[in-house]
Amino acid sequence: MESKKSRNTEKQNLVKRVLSETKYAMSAEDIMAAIPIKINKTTIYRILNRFEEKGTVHFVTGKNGKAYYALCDNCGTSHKIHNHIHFECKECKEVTCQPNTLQIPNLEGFMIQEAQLLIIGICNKCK
Amino acid sequence: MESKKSRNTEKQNLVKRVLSETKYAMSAEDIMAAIPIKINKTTIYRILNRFEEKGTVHFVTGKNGKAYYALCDNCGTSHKIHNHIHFECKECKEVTCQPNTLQIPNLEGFMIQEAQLLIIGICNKCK
DNA sequence: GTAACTGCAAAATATTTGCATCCTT
DNA sequence: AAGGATGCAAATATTTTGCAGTTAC
Repeated sequence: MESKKSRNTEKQNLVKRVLSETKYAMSAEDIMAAIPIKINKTTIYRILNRFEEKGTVHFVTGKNGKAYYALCDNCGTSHKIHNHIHFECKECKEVTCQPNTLQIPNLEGFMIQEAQLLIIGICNKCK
Repeated sequence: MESKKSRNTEKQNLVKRVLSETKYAMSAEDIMAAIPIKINKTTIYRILNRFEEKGTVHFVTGKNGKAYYALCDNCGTSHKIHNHIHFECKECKEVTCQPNTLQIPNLEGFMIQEAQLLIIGICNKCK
């Protein structure tokens, strides 16, 4: 259960930086494209997985099955249950974290650990 | 915009039947396994896509990116916005449509067309 | 007969794994 | 030097596409 200690590398810092500079949730591909130097895509995935385990980022799975990552700091939630709305635009494909939260009800007999609230439509920029 | 007329085939009926007989949302693989005769997986996907366009089924994308289909009749919604909760169990992997609905707020400037509300945890059977 | 449906093989997409190498601590 | 981080190639998994053959109406 003890987490291994992570190291301070340029590539991890770059991933964190592009995520902090971008206002929408990014796919691994988006992140790779936004980084000035070349980082192998396997590395991107491994960095994101590590970040997710540590609670630095969370991700929503889009309707298409692709994962979109966002810094947890950006949405002001530090715990696993991100009960804010994620909006996926059918036009520009952008996935954004919305300020609106939904109250997740108690499901009798179920243990709730995570939430992915995705709303799909046309965003304010494309409308 | 005019929808082409669909035909009455055994395989489409079988897919509809297993979906109606199963109380959880099924992946294409699940459906294939539940059907007594052999249906090609491409055919399953095409049937599901057609059903979705007609509004016969809806699907949720699980955390892993897999699509899980359920008959819209089962959840009592005929329109596109399925604002009921889908629960994905980390243990048994089952995805179920829950009776609880969440009120989706108006997002100023956004046009809402669909919703996928996914909650992840341990279901009542596995707990 | 025509258009919808199906099957098979192959392609496309997204993510993971194995293994060798490199680099932080 | 030990073990975390990275790169490359290959594997996995899910879904889609092209095309030829079949079937419902």
